[in-house]
Amino acid sequence: MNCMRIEDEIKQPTFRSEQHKAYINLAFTAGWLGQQQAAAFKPYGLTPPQFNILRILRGQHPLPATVALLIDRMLDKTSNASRIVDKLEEKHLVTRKVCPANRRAVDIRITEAGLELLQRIEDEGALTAIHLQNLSDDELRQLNTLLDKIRG
Amino acid sequence: MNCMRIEDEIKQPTFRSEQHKAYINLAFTAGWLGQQQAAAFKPYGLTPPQFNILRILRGQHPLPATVALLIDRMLDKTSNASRIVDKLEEKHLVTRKVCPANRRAVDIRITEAGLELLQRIEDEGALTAIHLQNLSDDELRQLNTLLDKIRG
DNA sequence: CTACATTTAATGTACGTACATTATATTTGC
DNA sequence: GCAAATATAATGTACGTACATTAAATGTAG
Repeated sequence: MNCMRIEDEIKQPTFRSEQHKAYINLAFTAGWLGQQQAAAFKPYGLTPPQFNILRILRGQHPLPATVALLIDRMLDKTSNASRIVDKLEEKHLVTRKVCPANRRAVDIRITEAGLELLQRIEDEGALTAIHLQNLSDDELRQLNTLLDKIRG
Repeated sequence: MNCMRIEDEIKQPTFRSEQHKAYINLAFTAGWLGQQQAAAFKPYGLTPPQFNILRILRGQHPLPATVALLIDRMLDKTSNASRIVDKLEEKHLVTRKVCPANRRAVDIRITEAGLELLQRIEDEGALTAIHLQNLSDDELRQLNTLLDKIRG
């Protein structure tokens, strides 16, 4: 696929400013990447946030995580980790148990099935498809610098 | 506010690769911008997609737009324009009427109230807050080039 | 020890997106 | 002219996010 300029992607010939164009381009590209990611996980019955939480839980394994820890580690801090854990629990990829030491908290653990699923996803290379293959390391560093600066 | 590296934002000390870091950074930054945008429109009772559709309709005004045209122009092509128009219609910012020339289609028009709301949002400078103030024009061009290349 | 505040997770509601399906209207082929 | 294909929008369901509220456990001040 050839490089498609954002002007062509959204059928708008010109932009008010380079700022405006960059904003649209950023939103569009992020959406595009998100769709790539969703498509990559779909064969495994996972959504991107579910995958994200599974990976966090594997990082803790065999220790449990609480909902608060998940929220702290997740990309989207304000999202509702409880309900994403619900879905993973239905699929028997995680377990949920009241924490004995603090009965307000809930110990969440990845199951064997969860670990196997993550392994399978990685073995089959589902992730490599969503990486930014088109940029050199130098360009990737440039991009990271620019993005950090935007939020600066 | 100082420039906050993505490592610090999501409390992850290192990344597997520059690619991985750029991916996370892109998703995170886009989410951040989206939240800025949502907050900017909230005082006016609009969401970003609703604002987007209103602007498209103003562009057509006084001609009507169809749902198909809205989908074509919207950033997210697969989203459900019908239901966003529902919300705008409830707020009397647009009207919907079966197209006489093709009764499958629906003529959607922005109302006077809709035009006034857009004008007010722009007059009050709600948009300038969500622009990418921190980057020079040169950096913005760099960013656009990199983003186009990602989807390449 | 009790009352009040705080922590922690879950739930409710509104909104948006993705994908599939449905309901009409129109076009096309015979 | 009529049946089948297509176009157009709306609707249904599952999922996620944002924001507010609730419920229960724990901490704290008196």
